Amino acid sequence: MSRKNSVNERILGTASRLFYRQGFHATGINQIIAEADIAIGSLYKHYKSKNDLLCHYLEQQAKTYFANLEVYLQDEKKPLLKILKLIDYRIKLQDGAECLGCHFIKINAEMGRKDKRVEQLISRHKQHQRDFIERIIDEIGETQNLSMDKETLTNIVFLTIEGAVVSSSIHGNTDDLKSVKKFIEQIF
Amino acid sequence: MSRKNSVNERILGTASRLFYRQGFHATGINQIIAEADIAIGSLYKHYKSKNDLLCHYLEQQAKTYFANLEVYLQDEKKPLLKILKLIDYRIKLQDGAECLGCHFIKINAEMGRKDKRVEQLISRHKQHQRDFIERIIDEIGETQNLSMDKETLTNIVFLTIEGAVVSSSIHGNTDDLKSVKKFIEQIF
DNA sequence: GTCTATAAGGAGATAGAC
DNA sequence: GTCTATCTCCTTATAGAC
Repeated sequence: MSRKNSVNERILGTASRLFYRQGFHATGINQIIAEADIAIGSLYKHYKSKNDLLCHYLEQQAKTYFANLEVYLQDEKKPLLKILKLIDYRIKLQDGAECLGCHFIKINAEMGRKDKRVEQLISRHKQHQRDFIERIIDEIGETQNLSMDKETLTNIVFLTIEGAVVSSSIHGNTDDLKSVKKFIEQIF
Repeated sequence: MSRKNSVNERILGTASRLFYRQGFHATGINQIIAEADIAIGSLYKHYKSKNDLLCHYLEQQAKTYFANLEVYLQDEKKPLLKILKLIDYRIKLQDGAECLGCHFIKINAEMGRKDKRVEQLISRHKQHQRDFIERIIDEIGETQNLSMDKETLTNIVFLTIEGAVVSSSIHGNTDDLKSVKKFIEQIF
């Protein structure tokens, strides 16, 4: 990461890239400081441990995810198209990331129940993603009849996307995300 | 793992448990040989590397998954009930594993594209799981009209289950798997 | 199969000088 | 902020004796 960025930006940017591409445990502190081109003392001034760095990485990913999503959807007024565009957003993210999947699902898979703070950051982000879908489905419900109860519909839209992102990371393509899009067009 | 079992059984059994509970990279060779109560020489006589052990772990998990599934479904003749019982099977697996999720999804998340052999074992197992669902949906299609085309239906059943298993591992419960069951009862 | 020794390197983290 | 040195421990893997 370029030296034009602040030290903290370089740490977080490099750590994010390496945690995502190599995994958390497979990424060493030494590699992070080498590629970020910072001193080890600087890292431990900003973060009190590697786990602490992991938490800030997750917090930043959550912020970025929703900030970019809002921009991506800002001109879309029709709720049904919003939900289809949400999937386009996930497709775009995967296409731009070698289909490596969701940051949070990856860390969850690697960390299990080892760290309460990490666990909470992940489950909170996933809840926010689900809430986001629920709000769009609320909007849809205001303009037309829903084919099933709102809660089930929300869960199924959320879960098919989750499954398709995981499948994307396994097979290295976005076919299943496109399949989900087709499915969602049919159930509304 | 008890010394009544063969050395190889003890290695694979212990490695499986530790890879699943702690993750692959967080589990050391030394911990495996200590808990399996075998010598390090024995491990490297059976497996040529830690990566090789990982592959045998995945192969064994794939076999066990389908063998136990066949037993679980053997007395069920009605195809629609088969698909609901498949979800019960996944619920039972998660309940018996502290809701840690799918072995293959976890290893995929941790390994990314680092090992071609691992990659292939994972994508093949996932394809088999999808094929299994497709065959049941074929059977359903013989007795009734399907609400949408077979391919989309297969994908959505597969992907909702995948998503629900991941969600199970994030939130530590099987609520979403139960929600998927409710959903599947509605679309057939 | 067991044991011990060892190679060769990496891990996370701390301390002190500049 | 930088640098280097260091601590303690762990990692995968190999070799040889029993």
